[in-house]
Amino acid sequence: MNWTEERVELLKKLWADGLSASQIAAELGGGVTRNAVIGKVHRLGLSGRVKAVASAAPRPRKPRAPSHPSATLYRVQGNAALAAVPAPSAEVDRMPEVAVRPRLEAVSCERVTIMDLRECMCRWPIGDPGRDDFRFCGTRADPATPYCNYHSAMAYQPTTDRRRRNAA
DNA sequence: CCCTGATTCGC
DNA sequence: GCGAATCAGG
Repeated sequence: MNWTEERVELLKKLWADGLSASQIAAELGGGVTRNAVIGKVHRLGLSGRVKAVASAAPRPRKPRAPSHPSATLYRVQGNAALAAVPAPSAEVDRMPEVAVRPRLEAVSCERVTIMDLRECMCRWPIGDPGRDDFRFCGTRADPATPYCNYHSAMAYQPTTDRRRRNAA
Protein backbone atom coordinates (compact mmCIF):
# COMPACT_ATOMS: atom_id res chain seq x y z
CA MET A 1 0.00 0.00 0.00
CA ASN A 2 1.25 3.44 -0.81
CA TRP A 3 0.30 6.81 0.55
CA THR A 4 -2.38 8.01 -1.79
CA GLU A 5 -4.04 11.39 -1.46
CA GLU A 6 -7.01 9.97 0.33
CA ARG A 7 -5.02 7.91 2.72
CA VAL A 8 -2.88 10.88 3.64
CA GLU A 9 -5.96 13.01 4.09
CA LEU A 10 -7.53 10.37 6.28
CA LEU A 11 -4.32 10.13 8.21
CA LYS A 12 -4.30 13.87 8.81
CA LYS A 13 -7.90 13.88 9.87
CA LEU A 14 -7.61 10.97 12.25
CA TRP A 15 -4.39 12.31 13.70
CA ALA A 16 -6.02 15.69 14.21
CA ASP A 17 -8.93 13.92 15.88
CA GLY A 18 -6.52 12.60 18.41
CA LEU A 19 -6.47 8.97 17.46
CA SER A 20 -3.37 7.06 18.34
CA ALA A 21 -1.01 5.92 15.67
CA SER A 22 -2.00 2.31 16.09
CA GLN A 23 -5.65 3.18 15.84
CA ILE A 24 -5.05 5.12 12.68
CA ALA A 25 -3.04 2.26 11.29
CA ALA A 26 -5.94 -0.07 11.94
CA GLU A 27 -8.31 2.41 10.33
CA LEU A 28 -6.21 2.76 7.23
CA GLY A 29 -5.77 -0.95 6.93
CA GLY A 30 -3.73 -2.41 4.16
CA GLY A 31 -1.11 -3.77 6.48
CA VAL A 32 -0.05 -0.34 7.64
CA THR A 33 1.72 -0.44 10.94
CA ARG A 34 1.68 2.21 13.60
CA ASN A 35 5.33 2.80 12.85
CA ALA A 36 4.42 3.60 9.30
CA VAL A 37 1.79 6.03 10.51
CA ILE A 38 4.14 7.71 12.93
CA GLY A 39 6.81 7.91 10.32
CA LYS A 40 4.41 9.49 7.86
CA VAL A 41 3.11 11.87 10.48
CA HIS A 42 6.63 13.03 11.12
CA ARG A 43 7.41 13.43 7.48
CA LEU A 44 4.27 15.47 7.06
CA GLY A 45 5.49 17.63 9.87
CA LEU A 46 2.38 17.36 11.98
CA SER A 47 3.80 15.71 15.02
CA GLY A 48 3.63 17.18 18.46
CA ARG A 49 -0.10 17.01 18.68
CA VAL A 50 -0.90 17.50 22.33
CA LYS A 51 2.08 18.54 24.32
CA ALA A 52 5.24 20.07 23.03
CA VAL A 53 8.18 17.77 22.79
CA ALA A 54 10.41 19.72 25.13
CA SER A 55 11.92 16.52 26.37
CA ALA A 56 15.30 17.90 25.35
CA ALA A 57 17.75 15.24 26.56
CA PRO A 58 18.92 13.98 23.18
CA ARG A 59 18.99 10.24 23.16
CA PRO A 60 22.47 8.95 22.69
CA ARG A 61 22.70 7.52 19.24
CA LYS A 62 22.12 3.88 19.42
CA PRO A 63 24.86 1.72 18.00
CA ARG A 64 22.44 0.48 15.43
CA ALA A 65 22.83 -2.25 12.87
CA PRO A 66 24.14 -4.90 15.17
CA SER A 67 26.09 -7.01 12.78
CA HIS A 68 25.82 -9.73 15.30
CA PRO A 69 22.54 -10.32 17.16
CA SER A 70 24.33 -11.44 20.27
CA ALA A 71 26.06 -8.10 20.39
CA THR A 72 22.97 -6.66 22.00
CA LEU A 73 22.74 -9.36 24.61
CA TYR A 74 25.18 -8.08 27.10
CA ARG A 75 24.50 -4.66 28.39
CA VAL A 76 25.28 -3.89 31.97
CA GLN A 77 22.25 -2.50 33.67
CA GLY A 78 23.91 -1.87 36.97
CA ASN A 79 25.74 -3.49 39.77
CA ALA A 80 23.31 -5.76 41.53
CA ALA A 81 25.64 -6.16 44.45
CA LEU A 82 25.58 -2.47 45.16
CA ALA A 83 21.84 -2.49 45.30
CA ALA A 84 21.73 -5.47 47.59
CA VAL A 85 19.51 -3.92 50.17
CA PRO A 86 17.73 -6.79 51.80
CA ALA A 87 14.17 -6.46 50.73
CA PRO A 88 11.42 -7.84 52.89
CA SER A 89 9.87 -10.86 51.30
CA ALA A 90 6.82 -10.22 49.24
CA GLU A 91 5.00 -12.42 51.69
CA VAL A 92 5.83 -10.20 54.60
CA ASP A 93 5.15 -7.10 52.58
CA ARG A 94 1.66 -8.28 51.84
CA MET A 95 0.96 -8.81 55.51
CA PRO A 96 -1.78 -6.63 56.90
CA GLU A 97 -0.74 -3.80 59.09
CA VAL A 98 -1.02 -5.57 62.38
CA ALA A 99 -1.05 -3.18 65.23
CA VAL A 100 1.87 -4.92 66.84
CA ARG A 101 3.82 -5.24 63.66
CA PRO A 102 7.20 -3.82 64.48
CA ARG A 103 9.66 -2.78 61.90
CA LEU A 104 10.93 -5.95 60.36
CA GLU A 105 14.51 -4.85 60.73
CA ALA A 106 14.13 -4.59 64.46
CA VAL A 107 12.89 -8.12 64.75
CA SER A 108 15.05 -9.76 62.16
CA CYS A 109 18.26 -8.15 63.15
CA GLU A 110 20.04 -11.48 63.02
CA ARG A 111 19.68 -12.18 59.31
CA VAL A 112 21.61 -15.34 58.71
CA THR A 113 22.40 -17.21 55.57
CA ILE A 114 21.29 -20.76 55.14
CA MET A 115 24.79 -21.81 56.05
CA ASP A 116 24.54 -20.24 59.47
CA LEU A 117 21.02 -21.36 60.15
CA ARG A 118 20.77 -23.65 63.18
CA GLU A 119 18.10 -25.79 64.71
CA CYS A 120 17.10 -23.19 67.25
CA MET A 121 16.91 -20.35 64.76
CA CYS A 122 13.93 -18.81 63.01
CA ARG A 123 13.64 -19.96 59.42
CA TRP A 124 11.49 -17.08 58.26
CA PRO A 125 12.74 -16.14 54.81
CA ILE A 126 13.84 -12.61 54.18
CA GLY A 127 14.31 -11.36 50.69
CA ASP A 128 14.23 -13.16 47.42
CA PRO A 129 15.43 -16.74 47.24
CA GLY A 130 17.93 -16.91 44.47
CA ARG A 131 19.37 -13.53 45.24
CA ASP A 132 22.60 -13.57 47.10
CA ASP A 133 21.19 -11.33 49.79
CA PHE A 134 18.58 -13.89 50.67
CA ARG A 135 18.62 -14.51 54.41
CA PHE A 136 16.63 -16.07 57.17
CA CYS A 137 15.40 -14.30 60.24
CA GLY A 138 17.71 -16.25 62.51
CA THR A 139 16.23 -14.97 65.71
CA ARG A 140 16.15 -17.49 68.56
CA ALA A 141 13.28 -19.89 68.11
CA ASP A 142 11.91 -22.76 70.06
CA PRO A 143 13.59 -25.86 68.65
CA ALA A 144 10.16 -27.38 68.14
CA THR A 145 9.01 -24.59 65.86
CA PRO A 146 10.53 -23.27 62.68
CA TYR A 147 9.97 -19.61 63.52
CA CYS A 148 10.61 -17.16 66.27
CA ASN A 149 7.67 -15.88 68.28
CA TYR A 150 7.04 -12.96 66.06
CA HIS A 151 7.11 -14.90 62.82
CA SER A 152 5.13 -17.74 64.34
CA ALA A 153 2.42 -15.25 65.00
CA MET A 154 2.50 -14.36 61.34
CA ALA A 155 2.70 -17.87 60.03
CA TYR A 156 -0.04 -19.23 62.19
CA GLN A 157 -2.34 -16.28 62.02
CA PRO A 158 -5.89 -17.65 61.97
CA THR A 159 -7.27 -17.62 58.45
CA THR A 160 -10.47 -16.01 59.56
CA ASP A 161 -8.49 -13.28 61.16
CA ARG A 162 -6.29 -12.88 58.14
CA ARG A 163 -9.21 -12.82 55.79
CA ARG A 164 -10.93 -10.20 57.82
CA ARG A 165 -7.82 -8.07 57.92
CA ASN A 166 -7.12 -8.42 54.25
CA ALA A 167 -10.68 -7.53 53.37
CA ALA A 168 -10.22 -4.19 55.01
C1' DC B 1 3.22 -6.79 29.47
C1' DC B 2 0.22 -3.70 27.51
C1' DC B 3 0.43 0.72 25.35
C1' DT B 4 2.09 5.69 23.62
C1' DG B 5 4.91 8.85 20.33
C1' DA B 6 9.95 9.88 18.85
C1' DT B 7 14.01 8.82 16.44
C1' DT B 8 17.40 6.68 13.61
C1' DC B 9 18.89 4.88 9.43
C1' DG B 10 19.13 0.80 6.03
C1' DC B 11 16.58 0.24 2.28
C1' DG C 1 10.27 8.64 1.16
C1' DC C 2 9.43 4.61 3.71
C1' DG C 3 9.00 2.00 7.97
C1' DA C 4 11.23 -1.63 11.21
C1' DA C 5 13.75 -1.39 15.14
C1' DT C 6 14.45 0.76 19.03
C1' DC C 7 14.09 4.19 22.29
C1' DA C 8 11.88 6.50 26.55
C1' DG C 9 7.93 6.78 29.01
C1' DG C 10 2.78 5.88 30.93
